Amino acid sequence: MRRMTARPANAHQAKLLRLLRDGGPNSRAQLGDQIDLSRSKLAVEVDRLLETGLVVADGLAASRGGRRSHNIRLNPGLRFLGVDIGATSVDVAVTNAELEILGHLNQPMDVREGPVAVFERVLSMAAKLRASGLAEGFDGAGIGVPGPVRFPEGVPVAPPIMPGWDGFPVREALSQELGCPVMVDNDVNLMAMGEQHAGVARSVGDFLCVKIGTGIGCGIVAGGDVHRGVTGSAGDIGHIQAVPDGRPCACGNRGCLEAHFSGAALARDAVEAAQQGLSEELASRLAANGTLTAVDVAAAAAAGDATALDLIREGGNRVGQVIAGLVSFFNPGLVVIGGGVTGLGHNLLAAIRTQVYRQSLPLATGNLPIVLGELGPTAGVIGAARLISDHVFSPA
Amino acid sequence: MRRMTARPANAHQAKLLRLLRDGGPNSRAQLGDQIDLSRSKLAVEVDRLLETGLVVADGLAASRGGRRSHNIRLNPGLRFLGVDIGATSVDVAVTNAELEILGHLNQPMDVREGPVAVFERVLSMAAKLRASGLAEGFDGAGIGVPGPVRFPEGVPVAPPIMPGWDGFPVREALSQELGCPVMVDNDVNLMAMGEQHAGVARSVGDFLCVKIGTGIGCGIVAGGDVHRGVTGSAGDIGHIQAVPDGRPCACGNRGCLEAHFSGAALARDAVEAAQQGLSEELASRLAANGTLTAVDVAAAAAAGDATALDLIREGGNRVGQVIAGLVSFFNPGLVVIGGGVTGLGHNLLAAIRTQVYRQSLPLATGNLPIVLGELGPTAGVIGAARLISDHVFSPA
DNA sequence: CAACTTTCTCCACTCACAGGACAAAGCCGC
DNA sequence: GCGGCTTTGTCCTGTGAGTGGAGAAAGTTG
Repeated sequence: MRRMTARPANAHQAKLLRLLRDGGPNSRAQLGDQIDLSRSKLAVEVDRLLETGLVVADGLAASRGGRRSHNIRLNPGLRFLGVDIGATSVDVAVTNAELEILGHLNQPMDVREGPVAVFERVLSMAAKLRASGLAEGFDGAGIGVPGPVRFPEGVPVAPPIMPGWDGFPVREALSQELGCPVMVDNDVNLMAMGEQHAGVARSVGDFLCVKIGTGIGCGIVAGGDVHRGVTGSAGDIGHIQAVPDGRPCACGNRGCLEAHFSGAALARDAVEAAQQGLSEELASRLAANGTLTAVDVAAAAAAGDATALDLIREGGNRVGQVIAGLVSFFNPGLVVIGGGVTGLGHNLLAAIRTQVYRQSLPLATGNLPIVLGELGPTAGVIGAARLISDHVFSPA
Repeated sequence: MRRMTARPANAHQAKLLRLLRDGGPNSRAQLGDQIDLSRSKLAVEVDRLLETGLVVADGLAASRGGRRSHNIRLNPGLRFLGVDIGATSVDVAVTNAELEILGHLNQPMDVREGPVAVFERVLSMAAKLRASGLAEGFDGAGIGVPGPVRFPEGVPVAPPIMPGWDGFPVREALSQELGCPVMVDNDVNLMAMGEQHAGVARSVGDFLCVKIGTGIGCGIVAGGDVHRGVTGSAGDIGHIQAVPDGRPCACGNRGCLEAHFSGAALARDAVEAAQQGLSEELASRLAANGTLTAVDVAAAAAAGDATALDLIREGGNRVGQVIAGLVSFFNPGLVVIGGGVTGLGHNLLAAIRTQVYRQSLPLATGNLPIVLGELGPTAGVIGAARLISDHVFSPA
């Protein structure tokens, strides 16, 4: 089970690996165009990478008018495990070295069951993926958890919605179990990395990635790198005050953004509205399922229900107001909206855009796209794979 | 007048120059301890720097139990010009290569006079400093302006309080006039760099520097570097909504932070209070001067005036509330408060602290100092000198 | 004055890297 | 099918960066 994956010996090799990861198979000549090295030096480093087995040469490419080139690609046998632990479900995916998803499992789960129970589940899901022939072993695993993480150690710290996880050595424990390198990060940061790698944020160096699910968080990418803050809690915008003297929040304060709009808050408001007889559409759905979720609200809105539309619009206004402040402060080049409530789609986006464009400075909003994430539920696991591949593809 | 200052030839030389700038004179041996180079290579690079004249060897240091070392120091004749253009005044200072202020002038001035008039003034102030024997010429100049700057080009963009400056080629124009390299940045960013270099933020990699003067801005340092945003407007927090449906702001919106608390807003509120007969202290000062400023409010508060104290406290609450949001979002390791209103001192700080510690997450505030800037009015010019020295002390 | 420290210089050796020459392997036109 | 031409990849040599050790220079201490 334990695999001793080789690591690049120097920065050149690391850069070559990342070029191959992000650009796919390439010839030596093409690689030479993308890296600041002479062809001779490049050939030496490629040969060394071939020796380690991290990359392989498979066959000849079609001619482009001259001698045919040898295709160099990352070892197609490399496998990364991407794990995205949410508040109410967990995603586990296997990718190849180019971070393409080969297999993906999703299970409902309550993070409050605690780390031991959750990881038992995660490991069995990983085992199932392995058993289906997708992987013999893993060369690295990235883990996302819904709370702040002391990043260098890979340990959750004081996570509000994850009692029992505080200080649990996630990185160390999983590294033991899986027999491979493991990196841990906040789930929102991973979503941002996912969209940066393969989604709407490709080639954007400074952007915000707002994830609205059970709670609300924001991934911050500055200068191409994730900003995690000094204690790993950067981007925790759920408890910014959105409404003075507003609704009480689980954190003890009042008027927190998360108390006014999030998957949980939206469901609560929808149930209230249904019970007050404000919406037949919502009431009938409540009667049918015994409960309501953001999906029900989205469906009701799509069916033209005015109350559902109001809920979405008001929530979007709240979030938009907070994002407007963050845009003024951070001046990003892009804002990505993702998470469970993206099903609310265009109505939500319109409300957010209205607020941001109205309240932030023209200079900051002049050329600022505000868009939905492109990867949906796979953003987290792709980001997780990206996180660990960045680690594995760096000099030991 | 034109001086062709040499530039370091490589990254090693640049690092050596910065070590000498930040750590003062040093022997070759001491430098060797701080840089990752063998002594032989180090000696080569130091010799080359000596040849260029950027550094000089002056005399022998006291023995530490063996052969006495040669003191290596930055050329004591190097001179940087630091310029901090505020809304209502301008600071010009001359520093040596170690960024120590050798001379400092301050003049009241209205930035709305436009770039031509302002730079005429700045150049005459610089000439006066030169004439007093502090400098023969300048090896670089850093300029701070109270608005967003397209940093690579050194051009102000869409500055709200600086009509006439939009697109003015500050960097190019001043570089021509002064005959030396020039860098331009937002004044708040320079204040942050000043406090980072020589003030309370030494050795802090992630911090916020809130400047409350005529307006309100925030310098953002992430990973040791200033974050300027994609259009150079990052940190422009004056127009974040602090009060829903609050006071009308010059920007067209309502409830902006700046409309509720800033040097200008505080003066306005104090005049109102005096006219309404709420405070005899303020009324008498108003009668005496015909107007009130933040200094009057500070004095009144110091004299025990309840109304003045209330104004400060309420303003601090507003600012604190916004900062609380930024702290949750950015998770800094330090918050510095500076600018013209720092005269309000402890009362202001106490109000800000209360809000931040109450509203932000414990994890983000647990070990978060919120302090006044240490450098006062010199932070800007020191930051300006630091900016240009970083540029001059980097490979050409 | 001998023994020990610290600082600085000199020299030989290694290694990274560039760049050109050249071979291999394809295309195309005649 | 046979030269030109193009592209790809390899080989070889020269250059300069950098290390590490030997040793000289210049101190202190007993």
